[in-house]
Amino acid sequence: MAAGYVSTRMVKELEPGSRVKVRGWVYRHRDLGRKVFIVLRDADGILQLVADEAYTPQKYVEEARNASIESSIIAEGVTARDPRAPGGVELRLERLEIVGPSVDFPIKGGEGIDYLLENRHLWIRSRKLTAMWRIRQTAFKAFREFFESRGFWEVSPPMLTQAAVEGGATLFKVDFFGKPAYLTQSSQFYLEALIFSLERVWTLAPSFRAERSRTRRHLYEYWHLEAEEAWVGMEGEMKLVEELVAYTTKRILEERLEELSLLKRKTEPLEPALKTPYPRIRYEEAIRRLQGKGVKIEYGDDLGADEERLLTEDFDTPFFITHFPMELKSFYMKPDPHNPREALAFDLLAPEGVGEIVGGSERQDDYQALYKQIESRGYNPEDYQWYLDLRKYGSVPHSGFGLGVERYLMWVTGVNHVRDTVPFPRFRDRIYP
RNA sequence: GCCGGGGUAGCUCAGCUAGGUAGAGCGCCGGGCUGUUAACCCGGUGGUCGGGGGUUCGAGUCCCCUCCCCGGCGCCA
Repeated sequence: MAAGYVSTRMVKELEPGSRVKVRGWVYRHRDLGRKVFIVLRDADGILQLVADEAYTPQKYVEEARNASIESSIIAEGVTARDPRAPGGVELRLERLEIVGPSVDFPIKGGEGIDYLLENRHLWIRSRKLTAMWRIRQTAFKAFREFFESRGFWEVSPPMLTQAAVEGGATLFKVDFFGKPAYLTQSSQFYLEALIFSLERVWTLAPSFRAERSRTRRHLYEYWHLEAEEAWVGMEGEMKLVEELVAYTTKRILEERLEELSLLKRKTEPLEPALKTPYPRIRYEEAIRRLQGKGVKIEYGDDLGADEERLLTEDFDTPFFITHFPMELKSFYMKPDPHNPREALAFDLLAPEGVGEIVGGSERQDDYQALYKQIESRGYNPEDYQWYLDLRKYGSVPHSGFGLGVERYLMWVTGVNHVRDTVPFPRFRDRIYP
């Protein structure tokens, strides 16, 4: 643009007395009569604009008076340092134009969660949610950087699929030209198919679960970071997972301190997570620890949300739980050769009560064994034909994992609900907006 | 699917346990104000009490049915 617009962030770096043009939305509006204060919001932050009869033409003082909350405006003026302005710098207006008026913006502060969710399309303009989208983007970028540096190939598995990865989970059904099809709940099987050529693959894609979960950790549509690698066992996969989490967290601490502070997230609790390895405990030990805390639980019981929360009290970093009883885990996981009752499976739990953010395992790579594991769960091996084929033609030891992006962000940012880590959360029967 | 809480003004809520035909704060509108930080001060506007049925002289309030939302559990990432 010829004259050039300056972002609210850049304005603060200019010499006082600079004449600049800015544009954005009215975040706060305070009319004192012969003086009007506007706080302008743009993608980078906020800046106070002042219309004063002393230096602003009357016409533009009027315009400033009419620039109601969330109107989009273009303004021109001279920068000035002033300790009374938020951020210490303000723009003294010489011109102001309302581009798109906003009459009676529905969000004024003090609204309840239901109303805000009904107005999510407007609520996402808030500074806190904006900070979240910026942190989220940095996480996405760090995931790519990490896998790139480890020689992984990013691949694009389908979202429309024929069958479930795990028999129990509920799928969203769609009509595929008369044939039943489902929205994917995990790309794992497709990633497994791709390792036979690319060896190390990963993807970042939505997964869909039609389970009617009503908790702060569940979305019906969530972003799933999944990776799969040939020639790697459970231990190697856990190493990859902890390094991924440590790296991504480090990048967020490097680049998004301002946003974390806007979300009132203290960074100290995140510091320990930058160092690997993370602690590992076996399922068996988790049970013993819980019994030591007075929980009525025995070997063979699943770990519920309360149990996970209790275990996270013992650690100040994410930590692994490994070697779950086979019957608690999925059919495609490989039993431990030293103790076939237990699976070579791991969960990574985030501290501060957040709980499970990653689930992974070494996969069953033997055709006959996998066939039997499918049958013993009561599933039909015919439904898994192509998946079984992978073990028939050049099978290879391999492992993989899935990370719930929103749950990870929930921990890093300290928000207490996954819905606030994604712009338009799909949960609890809510589909609008 | 289960347990708990809740639908009263545009928003947040009080009123319900002792039935008598609706209230506050904020917003909004108008006026005032030359440094505001969710500005402040004065005045005004505002509701078929989620929907349906019942009891009653009379129901926001009691009873039954139903819809919706929130918090939690299970399931999982």
